[in-house]
Amino acid sequence: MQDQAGQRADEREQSIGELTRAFGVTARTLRFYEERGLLRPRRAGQQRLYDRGDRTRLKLILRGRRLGFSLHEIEEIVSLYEAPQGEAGQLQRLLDRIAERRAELEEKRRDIAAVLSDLAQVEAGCLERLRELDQKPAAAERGSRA
Amino acid sequence: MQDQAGQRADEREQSIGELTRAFGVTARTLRFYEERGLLRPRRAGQQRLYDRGDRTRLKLILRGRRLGFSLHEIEEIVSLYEAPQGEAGQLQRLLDRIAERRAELEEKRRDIAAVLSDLAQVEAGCLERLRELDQKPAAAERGSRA
DNA sequence: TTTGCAGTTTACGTAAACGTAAAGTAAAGG
DNA sequence: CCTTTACTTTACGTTTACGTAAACTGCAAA
Repeated sequence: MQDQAGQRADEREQSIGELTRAFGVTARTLRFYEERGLLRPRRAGQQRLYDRGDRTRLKLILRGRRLGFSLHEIEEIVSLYEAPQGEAGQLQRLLDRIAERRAELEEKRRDIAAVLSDLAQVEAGCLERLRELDQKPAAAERGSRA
Repeated sequence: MQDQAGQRADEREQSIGELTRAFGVTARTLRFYEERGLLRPRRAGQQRLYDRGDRTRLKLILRGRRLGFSLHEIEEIVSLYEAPQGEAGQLQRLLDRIAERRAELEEKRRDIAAVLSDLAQVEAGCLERLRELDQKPAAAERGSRA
């Protein structure tokens, strides 16, 4: 699987249009993220060219977005991935921030578990109710209940 | 554990101020949710009184908010909990919507797992780097280790 | 050459989710 | 009676995360 330049597709740089189709976002969104400093695609003249690294970052951004983080928070989170240098104090502060983020994520995880559990209950109720309706062959639309 | 009215605290109706302290939201937020139809506290004259049901709803709302759902989506989700009636067609549509929500939640869960895993990697890198720094007693910084 | 597409910048517009200020009411305490 | 405290409504302001329109550029096909 090679593209017209003899490169693997995931090594190729892509135009903004390709990115929008690949990720389901608008070009406006990608330019906005760049304006915010979240993305820094290479330029070929005026055109933006997104490489694999840019796509990875975008994936991270969209992940954060789905989880309800603000772009500012996403910026912080993504920056964690790219700053594992520095002296001891820096590293310690980084570890602290990782711990905070982890705590948030675990709260979200508990929230998800709770909602899923609630939904499962509602679903069970629905199914049971459906079985009941199945028993009585449904006395038409209007006076269903005797 | 009884309050001044001889009722268990979680059966008591609470004022808006109590709610703000209990849930860490502002009164403005509670009134806004009411305006949006997400809450319907009882009234004693002008004052709002929130019962256990209202507090449960609020808990659900805040859960959805933490997960990044819009108030509109939260409205839909919460409405799922309170509509397990109706005839077969209704129930089927309800089940479909539950399935959709579940799919979203599971995507979020995967997102969380991915971010947690990434953070764990960064953390591991940090810790290793810290151990390295610990080995060389740090010529820089000068007063670092006793 | 012209048409048309894909991309660009600039800039104003907008929906969501509240914040915040203004002005009024109701009950409790000194 | 006055003040404080808690609450109320009304209404305009603010931030975030883009949408959308206008006007321009560069290249490729007709």
